[in-house]
Amino acid sequence: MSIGAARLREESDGIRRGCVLKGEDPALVDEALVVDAERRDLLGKADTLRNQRKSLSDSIGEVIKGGAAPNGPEVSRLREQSNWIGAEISGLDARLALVTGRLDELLLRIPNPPDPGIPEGGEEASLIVRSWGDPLPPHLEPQRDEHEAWVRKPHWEIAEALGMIDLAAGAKITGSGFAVYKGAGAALQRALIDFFLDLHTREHGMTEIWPPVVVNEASARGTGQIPDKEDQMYVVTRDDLYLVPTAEVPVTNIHRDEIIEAEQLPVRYVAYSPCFRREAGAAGARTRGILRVHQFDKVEMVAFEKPADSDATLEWMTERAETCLQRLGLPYRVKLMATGDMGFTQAKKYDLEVWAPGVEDWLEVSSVSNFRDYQARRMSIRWRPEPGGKPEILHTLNGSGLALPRTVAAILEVYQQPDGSVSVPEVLRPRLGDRISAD
RNA sequence: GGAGAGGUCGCCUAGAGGCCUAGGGCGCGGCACUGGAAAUGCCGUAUGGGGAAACUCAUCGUGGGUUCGAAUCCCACCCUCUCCGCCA
Repeated sequence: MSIGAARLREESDGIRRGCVLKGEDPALVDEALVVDAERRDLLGKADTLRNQRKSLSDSIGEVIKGGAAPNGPEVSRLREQSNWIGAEISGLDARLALVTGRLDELLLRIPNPPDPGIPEGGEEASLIVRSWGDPLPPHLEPQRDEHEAWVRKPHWEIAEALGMIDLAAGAKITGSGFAVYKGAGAALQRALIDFFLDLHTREHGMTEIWPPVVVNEASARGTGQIPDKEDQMYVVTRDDLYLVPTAEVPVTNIHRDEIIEAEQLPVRYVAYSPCFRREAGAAGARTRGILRVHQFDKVEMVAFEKPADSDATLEWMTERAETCLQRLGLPYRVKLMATGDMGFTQAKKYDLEVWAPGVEDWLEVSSVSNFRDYQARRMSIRWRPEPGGKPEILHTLNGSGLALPRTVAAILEVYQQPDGSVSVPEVLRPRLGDRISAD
C-alpha cells in the first residue's frame, strides 16, 4: 500500500506533515518528487520514440506493399532507422524500470498521513474516548473481591484447572506458542466464533466469508504484508504461499483489481479465520499463556466504502466490535490512537481493550482502522461515482470483531467463581450451558 | 500428477505478422420516430500513464523472446474446461 504519485504531487505539504507526525523522515517526500519528475520525463521521451517507430514500421509495410523488395535498399534504410530508434527505446526503458522501482520503493516508505484532529504524539498521547462496564479500579484492591475475599486467578490457571487449554501438548505437537484447546475450551472457541459471526451477519448486515488461509504473493503484497511485515508471516517456500496473519489479507484481496459499481457499495464482509504470526522476538510477562501465540482465531470485519462514508463507517464498525463485548458482559475501554501510536498505514484507528481482572491489565481484543485510499490504491480497488464515469479509488476499513484468545482470557477472569468454576456469559449459554466446571 | 482444449472490451464472439487506432452481437446510455411504448434507425459505450489541450503511449491471461513491426510466431508460467490417476 502506498501514497500515489499524483497525490504526492498535489498534497506534498500534508504528506510531509504526516511523515513528521508518524516519526518518518519528511525528506522522503522531496526525494520522491524528484524521482517522479524524472520518471515522467523519461516516459514522455520513450512515448515519442515509440510513436516514431510505429510510423516507420507502417511505412515499411506501405513500401513493401507498393512493390519494393523486402531486402532492397529502400527497406533496409528504413529498417536501420527503426533499429536505431528501438535501441534508444530499450535504453530509456531500462532507465525507466530503474527509476520506477526507486519511486515505488520511496512511496512505500511514506506513511499514510493521520486524519486531522487526532492527538499528536506517541503512546502517551493516545486517548481513552469512552469506556463501558464497571471494572474494579486496578489501583484499589485489585485481587480481592470485597464481598467474598477470594483471590482472582489469571486465566492460564483457571484454564488449566478446568482442562480447557493445553499449552504443553501444543508445544509437543508444533512448538511453543501453539495451543491445544480441549473439552469446554474447544467448545468455547467454537461458540465464540459462531456467536460473533451470527451477530455480525444477522444484526449488522455483513456478508459472511470463509476465506482461504494460505495466500499467494500478490495478495500478501496487496494488503502490505510484503514488504512491510514479511518476517511476521509463515511462508510455504515450496509453493510460494503465505499463511495469513489475519483474514484481512484474503478478504480484502477479494476485490483486488476490480471496479465496484456505486450501487453495490458499501460492501461489508465478516470472516472467521485462524491467524498465523511468527511473532519473532516477542516474549515476556504480557505474552504469558494465550495472550500472544503463533496461531489464534479471529473474526474480522472488512469494509469497502465510498470515500465520503469512511469516517462514519469507522465509528459504526467500532461500535459493532463494542457490541460483541457488551453482549458478553466484558468491561472495556475504547482508545483513539495517537499519530505516533498507530501503524504506518492507518489514517485513524481505535483499539478496544478489555479488562482482565486476573492479570490486572487491559487486553487489546480489537483494532479498528480506516485506511482511506491507502490500501485500495495499491490493490487498485475502485468504484464508479457516476454511471459510465471515471472510476476512483475507494476507501477500505477493517476491524477485529473479535480476536479470540484475549476475549477468552477476559471471560475466564471476569466470570470465574470462588469454587474454581466459570459461569458462562448469558449469550453463550444456548451454546455452552450455564457453567464450566472441573467435572 | 498425466493427456487434450481454451483464456480477446461488462457478457458472447471474429481475428491466424502490417488493412487491429481490435470487427460484430448482446447489454447499457443518449438522440430520432411515437399520444405513450414496443419495434426500428443513428450516435456513444474498457483501463492505466503522460500532456493545459490537440493528442499520445501501454494493456488481447502473466512474463520473456523472435521481428522494422506481434492479439497473431516461439518459450516459460498462471488460470478455466474435458478425460485419466489420486483423494478427504
